[in-house]
Formats: sequence, structure tokens, C-alpha cells
Amino acid sequence: MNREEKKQATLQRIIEAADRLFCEKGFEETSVAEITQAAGVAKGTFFNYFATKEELLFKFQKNFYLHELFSLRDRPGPYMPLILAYVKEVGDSMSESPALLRSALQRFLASSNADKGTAGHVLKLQSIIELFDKGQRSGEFRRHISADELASTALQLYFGTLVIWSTGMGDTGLGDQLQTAYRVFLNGISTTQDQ
Amino acid sequence: MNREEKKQATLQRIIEAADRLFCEKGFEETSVAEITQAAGVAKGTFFNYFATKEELLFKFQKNFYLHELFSLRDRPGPYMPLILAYVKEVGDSMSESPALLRSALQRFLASSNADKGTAGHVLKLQSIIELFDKGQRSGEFRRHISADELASTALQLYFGTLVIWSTGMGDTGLGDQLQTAYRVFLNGISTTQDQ
Amino acid sequence: MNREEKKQATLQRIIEAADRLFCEKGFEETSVAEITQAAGVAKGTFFNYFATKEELLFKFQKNFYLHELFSLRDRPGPYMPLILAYVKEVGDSMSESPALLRSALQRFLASSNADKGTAGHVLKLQSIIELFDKGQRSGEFRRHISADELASTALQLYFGTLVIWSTGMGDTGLGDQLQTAYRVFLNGISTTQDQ
Amino acid sequence: MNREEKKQATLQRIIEAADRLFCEKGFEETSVAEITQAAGVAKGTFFNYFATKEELLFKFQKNFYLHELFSLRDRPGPYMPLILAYVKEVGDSMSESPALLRSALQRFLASSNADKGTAGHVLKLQSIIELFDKGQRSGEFRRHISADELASTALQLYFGTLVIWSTGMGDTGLGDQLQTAYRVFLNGISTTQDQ
DNA sequence: TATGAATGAGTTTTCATTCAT
DNA sequence: CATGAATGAAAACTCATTCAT
Repeated sequence: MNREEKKQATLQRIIEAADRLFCEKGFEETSVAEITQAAGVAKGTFFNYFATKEELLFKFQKNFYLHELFSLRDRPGPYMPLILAYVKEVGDSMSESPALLRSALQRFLASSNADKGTAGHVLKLQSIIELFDKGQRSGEFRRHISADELASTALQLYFGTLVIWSTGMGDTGLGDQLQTAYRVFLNGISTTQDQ
Repeated sequence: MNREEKKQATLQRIIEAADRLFCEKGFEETSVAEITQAAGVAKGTFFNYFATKEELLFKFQKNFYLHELFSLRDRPGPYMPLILAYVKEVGDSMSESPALLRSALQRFLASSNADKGTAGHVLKLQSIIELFDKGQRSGEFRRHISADELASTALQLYFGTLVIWSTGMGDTGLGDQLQTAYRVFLNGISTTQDQ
Repeated sequence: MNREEKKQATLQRIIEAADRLFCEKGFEETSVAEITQAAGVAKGTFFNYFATKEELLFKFQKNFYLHELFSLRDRPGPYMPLILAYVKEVGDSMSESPALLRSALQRFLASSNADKGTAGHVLKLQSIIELFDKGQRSGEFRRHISADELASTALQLYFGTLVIWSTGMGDTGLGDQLQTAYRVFLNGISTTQDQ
Repeated sequence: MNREEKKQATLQRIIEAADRLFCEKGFEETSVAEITQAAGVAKGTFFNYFATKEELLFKFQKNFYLHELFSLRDRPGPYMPLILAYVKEVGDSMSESPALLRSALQRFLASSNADKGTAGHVLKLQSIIELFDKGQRSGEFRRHISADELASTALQLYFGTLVIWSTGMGDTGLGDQLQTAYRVFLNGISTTQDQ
């Protein structure tokens, strides 16, 4: 193991230790001392890899922002199966660790004022509105409620499912739980409903 | 202005100052000293009203546990108007301070596995299930989906709305936003739907 | 109950509450707020009776300082029965509450630097030395050890017994425990020993 | 002066400064800030050596629990020289700081019923009893008094000496003062007495 | 590069005391 | 006299960060 490899290994150890601790206790509540101790290195070593504790945060940005949902509007309907498949996929991709998701959500709540708009997590609500709008035009979704409100509701349902699942209140996988929730929701606004 | 009124005014000043600062910088990043300075009172005064900085949040957390929702199942239906009225009321009660709610949600996420059950924030999902079950039996809600799933979805929608609203993405009041979301949801599962 | 009586009653309530709390937790650890709460009066009321929290201390000075032991030297021997009777009497007089004695000892330790010599608890070791000296001259006590050392040992034994008894480690009364200890000690230095 | 030596020097400076200040003003009345200032180090440095202000005392409390005395009963007599050597050693180990010892004794009195047994400061009187019992069986100590009472007296004499010495009333070292007191005591119960 | 002792600003919290009502 | 809200100095303790070794 040469020098460069050793460096990488140390870095890795720090990141993994931080990951574990952030999941358990959150970012603010975890001190550099704890991280380095868990990583088995000295406190000073941390600052050879990160100028600042904050810098670590960048390594832990999660994307739970429905990026590709937006692109669904460019595809032909019917949208219900597409959406259901999509949320299942997104949910499964985050299904590895409720704790991880929970701390990501915490970070999302913590940062949503400071870097509002700055970071990439601006929710392109507009795209979702267009999606439902197209669905309504094509006759797939009922028009008793505006596309705006449908989109908002969809978004809220999405985040709420993440929260509930991440706190361990659900017992199935996240993908399934999202799919179930969206099936209830979409079926309710669909023109052809289950009996 | 008598003594009691003065007390209330001071409390209000503290809460408002806290909200403003939490909004700008978040809970952890705001110190009690800053709050009291912004409120124009002495540092010690804060602790005449809250034993702890955290207590500011508990006040809000209490609201979001839907305590009264559970009791709806003991009343006669139809439930849709009752539920809509209830979420509006709960939402309005938290509407004065998005930042405080956001901080409370953060805390909820942070603590939700540490003191699971201890802090009493176990959501009585069972009661909500019974509520929807009763609604289905009485013919108010369709039976194509189990009461279990309806209850979970309702809960997820609720928390998701809190999250989205508290991050400032909604522009109406929380009560209204909750009501809108629940109208979409409940209408979708109702046997008598709007056109 | 007229005005003056009411005042006295309030003062009494404060003192009693303070006494109880000091015994349980010590002086420093007891706050004025706790005292007034226990006394059932408002915080401000305390300062109508005492200019300062410290002023309360004067009400709680204990005498465990062997005042009259000193005068024994002016009486004719043999001293052993006199001393044994005296420590029994002193011990019994303090026997009502280990907690009370314990806090008095604490206060003694706490104050013994600040007001060294100031307060009345200067131990008149000299008088005790003279007592043992007289006892040695009269042939009651052996002369293998100087009166100085006997007096010091006597004093140490006295305080040590108070400490041990007050911490609840002894199970008999303080008077008895003192007498037992002194019997061991005095018998050991006596010219006529038990077999 | 290498790193480890520097560390030791800093620790020493802190302890000495603390002792000096405790001597002048007592434990409660001395703040960590004052200690570090007197020691010429930063406030935070104190907590690199002691997790808590209290820990400064625990260090001393540990010494006065006579842990090793108990093991003497497993060694062959005669016990008098062993005991005298032991108390001298223990006394000398605490001799560097009367003020610290006094504060530790205060703490001992303060906590002795709160965490009775918890903190481990249950004095194993039983072991001391066995020690004197063995001494009596071997003919070293007279049997006119029960081993129980001898042990109690020994313990009381020990603590009393600590108290008196720590309040500055003795002028010799603690080790010497303990030894003197125990010589008086042990000689008095010995079968072969000095003349 | 790794180390870990030193730093000191900053945090929450306590509490004796004041004073307007 | 009694009250209790307001005060603000002071305390213990934390922790990201620096830097000599």
C-alpha cells in the first residue's frame, strides 16, 4: 500500500465514520472529535482532508428531488403507470437506510432557508403541474381540481412518505410505500377508477 | 397595560423574535442571546418563559401530533367535512411560524429513533385506521382500498404538507394548504365525487 | 393573628424551609427560589426578611465545639469518667438528625478558611492539652505520649466520629458512638487498664 | 522538554493553581476561569485534563478510601507497623494540598446520602474488623474491646485526622499526623505497650 | 502527513437581587 | 408588606480550528 493509497484509505475511513455518526445523531450534534475517534485517526488529521467541518456536508448531498419525474411530461400518457413505476424506482433507490434518508431530510429542512434556490434542490413544481395538466387534457385525470393543486398534493405526498418511512413508522419498503400512496392518490383523481 | 398583559406581550415578543431568527438562520444557529436581544429583553427573561431553548419547539411539536383527530372516530360521520375542518384548524394553529414548525420537524426527525416511544410521539395510526374503516362501513368512502392504506396515506400527506409549507414553498396558509390537499385526497376516495 | 404575628409566622416558615433544604442539599446548592417555594411565599418576600442569602447562614450556626470540655480541666480528676459523660451528653444533644449535623460539618469545612479565627469556632486545643496534662500529672494517664499528642488525637477522634455518624455509617446513637470511641482511646492511655 | 513533559507540567500548573485558590476561597467559590488564569493557560485547557470541575476532587477522594488497608488483613502480622506505615503513605499522598482535601471532604459529606453506595465510597468496615480480629487472635491486640469497636474507632480517627489537618489546624504533614494519632491509638490497644 | 495539546470565542443555563405594581 | 417579572453578571462546558513537534 503506497502513500496515495494510504491517503485514500484514511479519507475513506473518515467519510464512513462521519456517515455513520450523522445518521445516528445528525450533523450539528456530531463533533469532529467524535468523527476522528470513530475513524481511528487524530483530530488534526481531519483538517488535512477538509478545511472545514462544513466541507464534509458536500459529500453527503442526497438527491431525493424527483429529477426525472419532470421529464415524464415529455412522454405520452397514460401517466398513472409511468408515475407509479417511477416512484417505485426512486423509492427503492433510497431504500437502503431509513437513517440515511432521515438525516438527508433533516439537512433538507435545515438548509432550506439558507441556500434557498442556491443548491440544486429547487423543486421544479412547474414541471409537475404541466404533467398533471397534460393528463387532464388527455382525459386521464379528472378536471374537478386544478393541475396546480394536484401537483402540490403529489409533492406533499411524496415528502410525507419519505418522512414517515424514514422514521420507521412504515414496515414495507419505501418503494412500495410510495407506490401504495400514489395509487390511492392517482386512482382518486383518475377518470377510470377501481371499484 | 396591567401585569398579566405585559407578561403576554413579552412572551409574544420573544416568540416573534425567535421565529424571525429561526426563519433566517435556523434553530441550531440561533442563540438565546440573539433571540432576547432581538426581542429587546434580558437574556434571563427567556428562561422565565421557557425552561430550555428546546421547549420553544415542544410547544409546536405538541400541535402536530393530531391528538384530536383520533377522537373523530367516536363521532358520527360523514367524516369528510369533519376531517377537513380539523386539519384546517390544526394548520391554522401552526400557521404563525413556519420557521418554528420547520425546526420542530427537524427535531422530530432527529429524535425519532433515539427516544422512539418515550417522548410520546408515537402516532396512533390505529385510531386513524378505525376512522377510515368506519367511513367505509357507512358507505362514505369507497372500499377499493383498505382502511390501512388510506390511513397511512392520510398521515403521509399530512406530514408532507407540513414539510413543504414550512420550507416556504407554499404561499397560502398552512390550514388552507392542508385543507386543499385533503380535499383532493378525500374526494378521490369518496363515493360521491365532485365533477 | 395580627400583623406582627403574621410577620413572625412568615419568617418562621422561611427559616424552616431553608433548614429542611440545607439539610438535604447544602447551602450553595439551595436557591432562594426553592426556599421561598417551599415556604409558600413569593421570591421577593425573602428579601424583606434577609438582605442577602448569606444572612440566612447566621441562623444556622451549630455548636459542636466542645465548649464545656475545656472547663473540665478546672475540675478535679479522675477525668476519664468526666470525659466519657461529657461526650455522651454532647453526642446525645446532637443526635436528633444526622443530616443536620452533616450540613453543619460541611459548613464548618467550607468556612474554615474564610473566617478562620473570626467566628467562634476556634478550637481551644490548648485547654484540652492542659486537661490531659493534669491527667498525666495526677497519674491517671500514662506519660509515654505527650499531652499535645493526646489532645490532638482526642480532637481528631471527636470530629471523625461526627463525620462517620453523620454519614449514616454508624448504627447506634451519636452519644454512644462517641463514648465507645473515647473509651477505647482513654482506656488505652490510662494507667489502669481493663483486661 | 518534550511533549509528554510539557503535558505533565501543564497538569501540575493547573493543580497547583487550583490548590492555591481553593485554599484561599474554597472549591465552590473558585471558578475554572480563575484557575486557568492563575495557571497561565486557556480556559479550555482545563477540560483537556479534567472532564469536569468536580473531577479535580474525585482524584483526591479516591485516595482517602483506604483501599489498600483492606488487603492488610491478608498479610501476616504484627499489624501495628504495617498500619502505621500505610497511614503514613496515604497521608503523604494527600499532603500536597490541604484545600483540595478539604473540598473533597466537603463533597464527601454533601453526597454521602444522595448516592450512598452508588459512588463506591462505601467503606468496607468489614475488612477492617477482620484485620483487628486477626490481630487479637494472634495476641498482638488486647481483647478487652471487640474488634468491631476497634475498627470503628480506627475509621473515625482516620477521618477526624483528615478533617482537622485539612482545616489547617495541624502544623505537621498529614502523614505524620495520621501516624501520631494511630500510634496513640494502637499503642493503647497493644499487648506490649511503651512505657 | 499525522498528531493531539492548546486555544478562546461562544453556548446554554442559573440565580441573587431589584423594583414597579 | 407581598408579589413575581425582569435583570444581567457569571458559571461550566463545548468545539472547530491551529500549530509545534
